[in-house]
Amino acid sequence: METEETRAQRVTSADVARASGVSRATVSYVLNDDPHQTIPPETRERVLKAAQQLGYRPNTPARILRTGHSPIVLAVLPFEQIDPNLAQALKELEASLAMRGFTLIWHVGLHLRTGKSHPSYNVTPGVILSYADETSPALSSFLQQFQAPILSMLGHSSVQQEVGKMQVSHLLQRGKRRLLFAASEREDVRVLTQNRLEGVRQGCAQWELEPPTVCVIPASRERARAIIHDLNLHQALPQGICCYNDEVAFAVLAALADEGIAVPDEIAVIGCDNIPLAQFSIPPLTTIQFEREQPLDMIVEMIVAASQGKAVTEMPQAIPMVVERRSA
Amino acid sequence: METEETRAQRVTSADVARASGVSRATVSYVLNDDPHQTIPPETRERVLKAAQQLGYRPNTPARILRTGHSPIVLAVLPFEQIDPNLAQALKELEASLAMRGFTLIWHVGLHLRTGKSHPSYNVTPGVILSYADETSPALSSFLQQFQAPILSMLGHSSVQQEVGKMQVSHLLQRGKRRLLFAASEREDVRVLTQNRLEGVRQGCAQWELEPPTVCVIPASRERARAIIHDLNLHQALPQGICCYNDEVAFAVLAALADEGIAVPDEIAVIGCDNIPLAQFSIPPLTTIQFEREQPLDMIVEMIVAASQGKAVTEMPQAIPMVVERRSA
DNA sequence: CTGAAAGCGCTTACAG
DNA sequence: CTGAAAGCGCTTACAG
Repeated sequence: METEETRAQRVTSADVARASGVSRATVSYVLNDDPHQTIPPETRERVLKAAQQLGYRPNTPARILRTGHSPIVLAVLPFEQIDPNLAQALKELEASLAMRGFTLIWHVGLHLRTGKSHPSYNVTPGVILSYADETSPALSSFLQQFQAPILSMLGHSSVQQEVGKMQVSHLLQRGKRRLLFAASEREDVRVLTQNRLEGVRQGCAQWELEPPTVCVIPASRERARAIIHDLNLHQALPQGICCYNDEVAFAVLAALADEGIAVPDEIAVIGCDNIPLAQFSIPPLTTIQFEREQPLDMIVEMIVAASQGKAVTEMPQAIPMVVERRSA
Repeated sequence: METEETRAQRVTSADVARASGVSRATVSYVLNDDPHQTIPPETRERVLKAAQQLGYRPNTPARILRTGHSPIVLAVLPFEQIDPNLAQALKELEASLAMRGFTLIWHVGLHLRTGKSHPSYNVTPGVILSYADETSPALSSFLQQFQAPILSMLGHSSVQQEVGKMQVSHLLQRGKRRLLFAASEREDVRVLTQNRLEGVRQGCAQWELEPPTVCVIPASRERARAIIHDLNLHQALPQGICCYNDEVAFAVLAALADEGIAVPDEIAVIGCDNIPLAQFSIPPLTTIQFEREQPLDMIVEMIVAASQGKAVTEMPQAIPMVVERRSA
C-alpha cells in the first residue's frame, strides 16, 4: 500500500515545450539565453509566456546533474555564536550572488567542532566560503568532500593583529599605559584570539609599554567577577583592557561594575566587532569595527570566477576602524 | 578554448561496482540497506570496503532526481537579527536530523522582507521549517515554490501571550503595578511583538492593573533616552517595564541609566529570550527563557514524517519560564 | 533556426 | 540472489 500521492505533479520543460509548440531543446535555449543560438523573438516570446503561465521552474538537481557544476555557494561558519555583523554581511552577499544566479546557503554544523566524523551532507556546492579561523582535520575533511574550490574569507592574520594594535594605540592616546588582554573562554575562536593578542603584544612593544597581562574571562557573571577580583587590581591597577570582542567587553564591564571600579577613569575598556548592542553598555562601549575595503561586487566576482574553476588569488580584506564611545 | 579541467573525476557507483565485481544495482542495495533485498554478508562486505577505499559519495542531485524526494530541510528565518538561542536550537536540530539522513540548511534572505520578487533558489528542500511570525505575500510565494510541506515552528500566539502575562505577574510580585510595554523598532518581529503586548494587556486586565502604556524604543542610545525622557517619568512614574525582548531591555536599561533612574528600585525591567549577554547587563537582566517541552527527537520525528508526506498536526510548543536576576 | 538523441549518476521494478 | 534496463529532468553537441 503506497502513501497517497497528493502533491501536484511538477511542471517540466516538456510541458513548456508542448504548450509553446517547440522542442525541449528550444525551451532550454530560450530560458538559459544560450549565446550559441539565435532564436526568433516571436518564438522566444511564446516560450517565455508559456513558462510563465505554467509556473515552470527548472529542476535544480537535474540541472546540476547534467551540467556538472552547481550554482550553490556554501558558507561554512564553525562558530558557537555568529557575530550579527557577519550575519548581515552574509545576507548582503546572498542578495548579490542571487542576482548572478547563485544561491548562498549557510552551514553551521556542530560536528565541525566536536571532531566527530560528519554525516553525509546532502548539498552539492560549487564553491565553498570558509569562515573558519583554523583548519582542524574534521573541518578539512568536511570541506574536501565537496571537491569544490574553497575560498578563505577570514583574511590575513595581519588584519586581526592590526585590531590589537589599534586597541593599544587608542588606549595609549587616552593615557593608559598598563594593559590587560581579556580573552574569551570560547574554543571556536582560538586562532582569532591569538592573532588579536599578538597584535596587542606588538602594539605594546612598539610603544614601549610593558607586555600585556592576559586573562580569560568566563561566560558567567560571578566567575568573571572573581577573575577580575583575583587580579588584585588595587595593587597594580591596569589602566586599560583590550577585549577579544564585544561580548567579552560586556562581561568585563559587568565585572568592573560589580567590583566598583570606574570606567573609563580607573580602567578603560575597548572591544571589537561593534555588535548592535555595543552602544547600550554602561558606559557605551568603545570598540573596533570592520569596514569593507572593496565593494561587495568585487567579492561576488571572485566567487563567480572560482566557480568557473579560475584560480582565485586572495579575497579582499576588511579594514578595522575605531568606533569611539565612552568606555575608552 | 576550454578551461582546463583539472578537478579530479568524481567516483561513481559504477566505479564501486567494478571494484567489487558486482552490478551498480547491488552497490545501491548495499549502500542503502534496501530491506527488499537479501545480500550475502560476503558481498555486502566487499561492496562496503570498495566504497570506503574509493572514497565514494553518492551524488545527491542524481539521487534526488531519481527518487523524487529530497533529504534537505530548509529553515527559513526572515529576521533581521537571529536570536542566539534560536541559532543554538537549530544547530542541535541539524545534528539530530543528520543522524536520520537529513541535512538542515538555513535561508536568511533579505528579499523575504523587501517584498521584491525572489530570484530562483537553487536548492530543492523536501521539508520547510518556517520561523516567520507573519505570512507576507512575498514569503508565501517563496515558500510555495518548493511544493514541499511547510512546518510552522513559531508555535501558537498563545505561547507568546503567555510571555507577556508572565512579565506582568512577575513585576506585580515585585510590587510594581503601573506598567509600560517597550516595543522594538524592528519591522520583522511585528506579529511577535503584538502577541507579547496582547499578553501584557491581558495580564494587566486579569490583575486589575491599568492598561500598559506602550512605547517604541529606537535602536539608538540618544533617541532611546529621548523617548524615556519624554514620558515625563517624574510625573507619573511607571514602576515596571515589560520589554519585547532582551535587546530592547538593554536599550531601556541604558536610557534609564542615562536619565539617572534606579533599576529595579524606581523602575523594574524584564526582558525576553535570555540571550547570552543578558547576565552581563547592569543590573543583570531578569528575563523569560523558552524551554523545550518535548524532547528534540519528537520534533525530528515530525519532520521526518512530514517529508514522507504524512500530515503533521502541530509542532511541540516551547514553554516560557522566568529567569530571575536583579533588574526585576 | 529547430528537433531527435545522448547522457549526467542514481534507484528500482523486473527478469532470470 | 544478481544484473540489464528504464527513467528522473535537464542541457548540449549534432544533424538537418
